[in-house]
Amino acid sequence: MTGRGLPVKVSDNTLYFLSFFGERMPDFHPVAQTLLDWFAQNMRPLPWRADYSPYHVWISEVMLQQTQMERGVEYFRRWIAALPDPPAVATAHEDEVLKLWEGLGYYSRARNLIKAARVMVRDHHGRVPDDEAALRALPGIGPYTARAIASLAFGHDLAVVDANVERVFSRLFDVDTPVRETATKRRIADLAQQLLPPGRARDYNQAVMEFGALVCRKNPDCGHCPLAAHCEARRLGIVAHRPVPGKQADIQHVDVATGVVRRGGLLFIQRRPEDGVWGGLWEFPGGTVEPGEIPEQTIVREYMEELEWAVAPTRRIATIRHGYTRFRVTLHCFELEFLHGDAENPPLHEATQCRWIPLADLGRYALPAGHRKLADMLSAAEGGEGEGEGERKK
DNA sequence: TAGACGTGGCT
DNA sequence: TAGCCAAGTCT
Repeated sequence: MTGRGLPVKVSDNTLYFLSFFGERMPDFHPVAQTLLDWFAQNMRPLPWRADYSPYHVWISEVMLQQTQMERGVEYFRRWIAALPDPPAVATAHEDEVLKLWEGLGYYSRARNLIKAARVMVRDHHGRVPDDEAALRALPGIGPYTARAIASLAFGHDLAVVDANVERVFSRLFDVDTPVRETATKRRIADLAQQLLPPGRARDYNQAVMEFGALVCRKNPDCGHCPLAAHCEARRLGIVAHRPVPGKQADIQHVDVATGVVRRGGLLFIQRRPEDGVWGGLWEFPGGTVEPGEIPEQTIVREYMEELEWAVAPTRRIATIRHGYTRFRVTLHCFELEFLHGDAENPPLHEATQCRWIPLADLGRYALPAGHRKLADMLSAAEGGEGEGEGERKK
């Protein structure tokens, strides 16, 4: 592979070659070396690759959980500009943090960043801790992220396993058991760790993931693959069947009704409970259309159940389709007339706070994606102020 | 351990 | 259009 002398020993992950001067020079497993070379030529420029500061690596890794890299970049820049270090996160208001996260999904990640930052301030001098165990103990940091931070930011020789790594090694070594199973995960973790070139964990881990994202994709680009000669799945002609998938949760279709109440030029929003879906985000009240109901009936029932308000739908604003986790949602949106109830201090049965706000202020609040679309339609209808994805906080 | 937890892009 | 999927974690 290297053309550099004779292999004299295979030890752990390292092949030793004799140099021209007779010294033992470390070289790496051909697969690892190929990945390192490929990465050096093909890595995408990313903001957190500028200096690999532990704080930047932590934020980027959490942002990228279950998220495509391109989508994370702009969120990352905005986050770092607003909250430059762990103490800033520790003292930030949750509403500000959720607004920075709006649209990324899995909002417990954002809430956990605050919790973890507070632990860093309390126990780690306001810094990201540098060992795997301490990282693993922080909220929102699991086995992947702990090893990613330890290797990328601190240079520890720890291999990471994410969906890319599972796909790449499943194909290279023809792993024929479902990747969801614990035993399979352990086998892939062992393979990744065995191939890790000592001292090169930062580049190696990113190389495998980047290679999985750009070449060894779900629909792989085997024609341009530098590892084709090493790939067992390719030799067997079963690349499309690796990795072996687990059971898929089936998609459920649901109809949801929501409605906007206006009163004296203000509109009503409420804040969702911390636990559960969209925890801590703001929304227009509403809920699932039950069997036998039409959406107009649902929204009347929901306002009575959630706020003990009587309302009447006056206009259908829009029908918005979006998805979340395993649901496909059709969101029926209504303009509502407030009939009676305690407008100023309603009992909150499905919320922790509520507010009457001007339409122009809607952009300051973190809303679920479906409600953000509705909010933007309302803003656009009223002359375009606060249009787009909502104004960002200055 | 399996299910909950979001979203937008791609096929 | 509908299904699949992405630098996972928590319970």
